[in-house]
Amino acid sequence: MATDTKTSKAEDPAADLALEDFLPYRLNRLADLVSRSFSRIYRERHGMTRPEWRVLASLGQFGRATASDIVTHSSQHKTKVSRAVAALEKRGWLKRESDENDRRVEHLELTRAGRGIYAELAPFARSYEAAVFAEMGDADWQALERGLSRLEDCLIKRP
Amino acid sequence: MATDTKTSKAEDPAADLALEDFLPYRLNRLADLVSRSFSRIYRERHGMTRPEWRVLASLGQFGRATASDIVTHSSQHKTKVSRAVAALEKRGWLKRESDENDRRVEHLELTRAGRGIYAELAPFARSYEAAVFAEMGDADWQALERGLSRLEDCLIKRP
DNA sequence: AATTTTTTGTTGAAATTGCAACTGTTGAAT
DNA sequence: ATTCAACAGTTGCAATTTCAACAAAAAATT
Repeated sequence: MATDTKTSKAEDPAADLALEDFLPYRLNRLADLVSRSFSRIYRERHGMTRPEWRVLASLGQFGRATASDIVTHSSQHKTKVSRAVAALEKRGWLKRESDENDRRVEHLELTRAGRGIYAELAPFARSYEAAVFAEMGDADWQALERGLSRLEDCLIKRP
Repeated sequence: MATDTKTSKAEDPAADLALEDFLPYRLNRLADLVSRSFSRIYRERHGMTRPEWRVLASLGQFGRATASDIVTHSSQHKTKVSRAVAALEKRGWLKRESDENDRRVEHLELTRAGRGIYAELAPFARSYEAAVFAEMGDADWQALERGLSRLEDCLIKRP
């Protein structure tokens, strides 16, 4: 890596931008690292994709929800949700029920098998977080929580 | 082991897992939000992709580097870097120079035009961060910095 | 020196994604 | 009541990403 050969900051006035310190890059990189490490669990055990995991987790959490609910709650594009729902249904982990009053809407629910998978995976999710927490230590974890929460608030208001 | 065999509601079995509080989900979501908002700048102004932006930023920062250097520095798969480099070269923003001693290696550098684009974009990157900082406030920003840094340290050790 | 292994970087093909267009349904406005 | 807009969800298609295989060159092994 070139340090200060011929291209110095004097010559290149735009260069106090270090990619490794840039917030969007850091967040993307961390999200990637964390995902890669956690997604192994549901991918290797059940060949699940991330969209599928999120739908499963949403339904595990809520019990019953529409695709739109899941779009909102899981922050995924509706096509992702649509395809993930179809995939989970195909495996018999999810069932649909048409709404009586509004025939556009389908209520989604995990089947018994689906709940089984969720019950299997959820503890891994918690223990994954517990491991990170243990590794980081309480103070740094709380700093992270605080920073992320505040950033979430800020970004929702001005996207 | 299991508490009881009823398996009635979805809240029963494993469900104090709230997706919205789960670290991998939060990081991915924030990374997405932040990226979406910042990437508009290079996407709309120059039709650039994120891999291309990262290569440009790496070269803007280092002046001269090999593709491998950029893979490491920008945390991107080598195929992404390879294609991003080809795209930037095609637009005349980047030039390659073969290494004399090792003919596998190519040293990459921005052209004058490429440096121009970088000089145009880098201030946006900084002002984007400044805006987030201003919105969050100093204390929360520092908490975020601390949390992210610590998490980076932890995740590199245990992937 | 000849072989094997590693490294650098590229490419083809399959899988994933995102956008826009679409169907079918409900609600609102005229 | 009829038209028009809005909404829930799906699908086709193009762009992107990923994976594995590849070529070429250098390093390591024999």
